[in-house]
Amino acid sequence: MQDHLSQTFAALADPTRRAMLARLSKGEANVSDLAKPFLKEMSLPAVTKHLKVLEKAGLVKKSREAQYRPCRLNGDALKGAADWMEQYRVFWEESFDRLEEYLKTVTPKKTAKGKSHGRKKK
Amino acid sequence: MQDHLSQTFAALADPTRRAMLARLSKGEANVSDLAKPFLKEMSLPAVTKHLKVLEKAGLVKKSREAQYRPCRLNGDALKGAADWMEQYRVFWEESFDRLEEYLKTVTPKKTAKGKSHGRKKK
DNA sequence: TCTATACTTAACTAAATAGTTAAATAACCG
DNA sequence: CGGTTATTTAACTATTTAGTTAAGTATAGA
Repeated sequence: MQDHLSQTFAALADPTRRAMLARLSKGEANVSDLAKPFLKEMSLPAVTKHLKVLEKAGLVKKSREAQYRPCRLNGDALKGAADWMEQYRVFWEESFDRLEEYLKTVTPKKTAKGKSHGRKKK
Repeated sequence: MQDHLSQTFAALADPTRRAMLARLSKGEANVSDLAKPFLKEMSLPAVTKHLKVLEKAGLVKKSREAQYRPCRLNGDALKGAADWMEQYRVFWEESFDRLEEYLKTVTPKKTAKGKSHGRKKK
């Protein structure tokens, strides 16, 4: 998944990771703080792995403080993804224009049904 | 990957799929049109699969027109993701305030180095 | 009807993801 | 030093994802 943008979106495609970012948006937190809300659902190493995904995507920066690893959000890493989304904004904000446009071009299309497909066992 | 938001981000986490959306942002296109730029890198069924991921995420709507399947972008499906990102906007637009804040709290932290970790072969 | 075009599905495989448990490192603290 | 807390890593497994090829359906048109 080579490219940066894909890495960012992939990192965001998980509710646990998004929740961790939400927590970090309220301030720095170390690993066990971040893990606490999820320890009923998953182990600590699982949380470490999620954190690593966020780190590799640049979304989280980890530092060292004795045996703790304070983490903070790196908002800059979201900019690329936000910029990408931005170019599509017109496609969900066109509500009025779209309705207008739609009313001009009410061109219904046909429909059909399908049966079975594919191939037999090798 | 149950939730809608995760599904959206996961669908966006692939350059081929993003390129297909970019193409559709310029207008309706059928499957072979969409596939054309990728047929040197992958097969047509591979493209169909990518398209299905986009469809399941609601980002693309497919219709029927004789043997063709005209696809169009459904921008609305990006709104959820865009709204989610929006709440983090301050974290990449804070440049000035952040610098100001930073200059007030120059509190350097310690660092250290690590060796090997983990466990032996079972 | 026969054939070409458009697209999909099935069956399979390889690689990536997400989780696990056990063990290891690291730093503090009595 | 020895134990406790914080965190990571390794090794393993199961599931998902991304691709393949072969074969299927659907429609158009000579």
